[in-house]
Amino acid sequence: MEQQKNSYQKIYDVVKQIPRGSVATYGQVAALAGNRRWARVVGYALHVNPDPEQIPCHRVVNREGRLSEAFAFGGVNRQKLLLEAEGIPVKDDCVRLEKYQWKRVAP
DNA sequence: GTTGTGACACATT
DNA sequence: AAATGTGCCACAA
Repeated sequence: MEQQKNSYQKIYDVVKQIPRGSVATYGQVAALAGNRRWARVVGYALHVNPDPEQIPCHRVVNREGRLSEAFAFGGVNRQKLLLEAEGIPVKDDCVRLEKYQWKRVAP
């Protein structure tokens, strides 16, 4: 009875699918979750982040490839370290989306 | 039950 | 070209 299909579940599912060494945008996750307008809900979903160990919020960035100032793990600083640990160079809290934005695996 | 806000994105001016 | 306003959904008071 997985009646727990609250919208967040879908968002979490998508975020959990982000492979290591890649990042995705809120709009991207929202679009994969069902609707691109969910971008805001995605941010809120990560804000509650019930499973930070399974939901790599640090791999989710905004459209500019920049991180939010309200990071949940302990600060944007933490996120920079995590992304660099994944192999994603972060410049001034910005990542090179053209190179690291997660691309939906070819269908 | 209604109003306001929010880790965004896009369209329009 | 940049800046602003709007739209969407869900949750809190």
